Amino acid sequence: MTASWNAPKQERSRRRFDQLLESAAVLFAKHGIDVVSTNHIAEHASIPIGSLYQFFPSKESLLAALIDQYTREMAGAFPAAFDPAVPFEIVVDALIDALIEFDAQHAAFGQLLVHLASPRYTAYVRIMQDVIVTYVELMLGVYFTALNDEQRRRCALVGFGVVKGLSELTGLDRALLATEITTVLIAYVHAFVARETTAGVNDKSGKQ
Amino acid sequence: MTASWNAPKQERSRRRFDQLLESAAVLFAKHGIDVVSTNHIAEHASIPIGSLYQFFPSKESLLAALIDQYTREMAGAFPAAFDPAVPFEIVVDALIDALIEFDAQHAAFGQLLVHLASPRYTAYVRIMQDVIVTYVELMLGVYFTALNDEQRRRCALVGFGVVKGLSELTGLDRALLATEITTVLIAYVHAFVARETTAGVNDKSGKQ
DNA sequence: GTATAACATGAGTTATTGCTCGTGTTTAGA
DNA sequence: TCTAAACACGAGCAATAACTCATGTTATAC
Repeated sequence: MTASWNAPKQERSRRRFDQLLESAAVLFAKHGIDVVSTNHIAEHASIPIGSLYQFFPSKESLLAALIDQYTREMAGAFPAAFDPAVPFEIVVDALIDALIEFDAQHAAFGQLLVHLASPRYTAYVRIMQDVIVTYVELMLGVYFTALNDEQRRRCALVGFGVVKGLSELTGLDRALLATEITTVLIAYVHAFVARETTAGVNDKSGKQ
Repeated sequence: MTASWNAPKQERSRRRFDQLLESAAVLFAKHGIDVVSTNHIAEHASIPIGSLYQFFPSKESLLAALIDQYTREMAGAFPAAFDPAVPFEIVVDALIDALIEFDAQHAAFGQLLVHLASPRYTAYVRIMQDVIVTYVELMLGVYFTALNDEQRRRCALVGFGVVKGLSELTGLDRALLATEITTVLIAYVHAFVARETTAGVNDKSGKQ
């Protein structure tokens, strides 16, 4: 877990650094993390293997750097503020759209999340999960003030699991998928709040 | 995808065959499929590497055999008949329990499902997904007669995705997890039926 | 009893992996 | 202009991967 990289200190090398991360992302997405070798990554980026190890002292450190990049860029990718006046359904829709867009812009995003379940890399990928879950917790706090911290966390975590599970489905049209994800989330959150607050008290979502 | 194995023809070798599959399952579950080598599997089973290749001409064929074993054992693991008189909620609960039990009895079940998203193995693991989805389709047909084939398939697939996504969650108590899975599924199916049938016509689940 | 197919065994082959290291080139600061 | 740090480069190394094969040993059929 202590796998840090050597950040480039010149403009020239910063570009090569980014290029390596981009190539890694593309190859990880296409073939899976374990299958892609550092030699492949270097070759895909047209950068000699020695230079790769200049920046990334190990394959793990490359993974860590990629995840670091993704988590930093996540901050700007999601809607920043929640207006309780906007219906909950709309906010959920916006969040799903933002996630889909982020996934499109970040080749390895989906493949990295898959590795939450692969023992070697859980610890690294977990960071991305935490960023998303924390964000959703915050959102739930705005709309469902009756939930306590533990309840918000549990609900957010389950929501994350739902999105992850459905995103990885094959054999379902992408457009239809977004609709179904929204349906599941909305239905679940309402069911959850109703169950946990024994009457949906302080439910500001518009639906009772 | 054409990776078949050499089934043993004597009792003695049948035990060694099963032993190899069991060792593979345990190691796959613990470390991930890509990371575990055929040499490791043979050593864990205390069977020389040459004998492993007697039965399994490739690592892929071993995976195929393991999945074949799992899919065959799945048939007996799930409740066989659906009585429309039994409430839908109860049936869902029973199915989730059966899945949890099956997972406990089959070390690599969860890890295999994870590899639905890993390009190299999708085709193999997909077989297990199909068995489960087809089963759920059948179940939905009993309770929601207003749904057509495509709708049943879509609903079943999403249900599968939900269960898979939530099963892979870390950081949530196993007992709580089962409750949340049930909540999500029930809430979703009702929302889905209401949306697709424009009024929940022929909804025999007890809830409108 | 004997022939044949099925199985058992593990040292060894070839390819690939993550990674090193010696040597040469740029860059930035004084 | 000079110097030290940062970077560029790629042949090559040790470890490990998947897999083979020559040489035995058991079981089964007649």
